[in-house]
Amino acid sequence: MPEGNTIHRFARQHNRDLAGRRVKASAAQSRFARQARALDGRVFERAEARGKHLFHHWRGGPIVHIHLGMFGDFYRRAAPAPPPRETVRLRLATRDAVWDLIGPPTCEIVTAEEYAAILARLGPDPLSPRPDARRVIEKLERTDLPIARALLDQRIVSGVGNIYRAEALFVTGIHPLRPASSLTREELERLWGAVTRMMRRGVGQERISTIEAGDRAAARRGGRRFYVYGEAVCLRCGGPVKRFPLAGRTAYACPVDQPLTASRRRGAKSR
DNA sequence: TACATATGATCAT
DNA sequence: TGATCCTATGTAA
Repeated sequence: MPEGNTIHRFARQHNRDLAGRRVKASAAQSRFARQARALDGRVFERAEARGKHLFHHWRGGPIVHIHLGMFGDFYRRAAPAPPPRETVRLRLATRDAVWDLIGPPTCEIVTAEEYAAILARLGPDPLSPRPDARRVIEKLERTDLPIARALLDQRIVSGVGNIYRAEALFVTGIHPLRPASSLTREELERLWGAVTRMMRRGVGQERISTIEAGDRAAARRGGRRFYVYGEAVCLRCGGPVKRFPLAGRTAYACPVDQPLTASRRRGAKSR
């Protein structure tokens, strides 16, 4: 169940294990068997992460587009690995390492044009080398969507998922339901800062924790990895965390540390 | 064994 | 908004 940080970590690991090598490709599931045969024995050029999308570039042209959705995952096994389970969509093997891909809604060979089209509809990725923060902030300023909905819109910013939206909004003190256009420039800049800071840290974490320096001791005492995500009580104030559906997902917020503005409270009664 | 749940996104209505 | 795709895991029964 990956957000952009996990996809970027996989890209690094795949580059380390596979880039520049001739790779044995196979599929335990028939639905990708033909494509796997087309890749088998080719040289794996490089892996590339863009938001939550992963691309494998193969020598000779094929580009494999992978999206892990909710359930997709990669498993690394030391070589030689036992035969793949039936759920393995794609296995990439060298003499030293084996990567199994499980459960992706998307795993397909795309043309250069299709690849370009996918990139074109993605907003800036906080994990790219020099993300265009201004473009994200300007888009947010121009939308009336609740900020928590806008953060999951991959056309605005790519790679943010449910954990980072909850936690970045918390540390910036912004309620998820505030319209993006109601945030000040200063709030948007702090929000972008929190998103990039947390996600960059997340690339190196097997298990995500978003706790920032000043709160580490309290988090350790409580055995906590998050401020509000999936939690019953707020790490800072101890009050109950509110949870509600938003953009098809569960949103989390501390009503004390993330107040709605007065105008918002008057203006909108529901949702 | 069954069921709920999960860090996602798309398409139909 | 709801149905759909995709799988592993933890808990309840």
